[in-house]
Amino acid sequence: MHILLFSFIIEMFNNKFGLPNSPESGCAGRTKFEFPDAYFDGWLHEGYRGAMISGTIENPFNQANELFDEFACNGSLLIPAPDDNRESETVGEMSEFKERYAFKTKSEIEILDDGYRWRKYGKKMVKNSPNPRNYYKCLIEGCPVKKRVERDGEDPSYVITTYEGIHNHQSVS
DNA sequence: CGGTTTTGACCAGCGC
DNA sequence: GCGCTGGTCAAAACCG
Repeated sequence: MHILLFSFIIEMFNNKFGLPNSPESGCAGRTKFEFPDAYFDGWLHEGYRGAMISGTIENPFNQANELFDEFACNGSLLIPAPDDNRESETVGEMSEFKERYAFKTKSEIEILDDGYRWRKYGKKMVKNSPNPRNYYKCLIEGCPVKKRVERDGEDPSYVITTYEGIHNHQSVS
């Protein structure tokens, strides 16, 4: 079922943008798509099909662009946030959603440099995973962006990073 | 000494 | 209301 949906999405996506679905050499396993004003580098996930087809994912992609660059060769994967329920909401009204997107990255380390500085403010064990979830907030004063970092309970070689919000400033290293 | 992390407590939402 | 769960607070510990 998921595989079928997955294929469907890829196909829809290619139909819409007319771009090939082929792994980039040197970065086995990733798939690259290009947008007029952003690009996605990784896997698409079924959870985003509504937003994707309607084009409302544009904003998250714009913001995520640098992150995609950063993670491009680590087997990155864009997935719905673990508690993302936007599928049940009206497609095409992105302003009602909190901007939220997640990466699944194959990595031994969990602190990945994404171009922003963060302060850790919490840590929690979550259900259905033996690994804790860590909570971070962007250090820039007044910036509302938060992120969560946790190891994939099903495959601990992956780190899932969920971003929420839009930075109101440029990235700083 | 100042900024960051750690950690348990606290709180809010939800289902029963 | 009560318990479960996830998110945040904040004081103490940590560390350069």
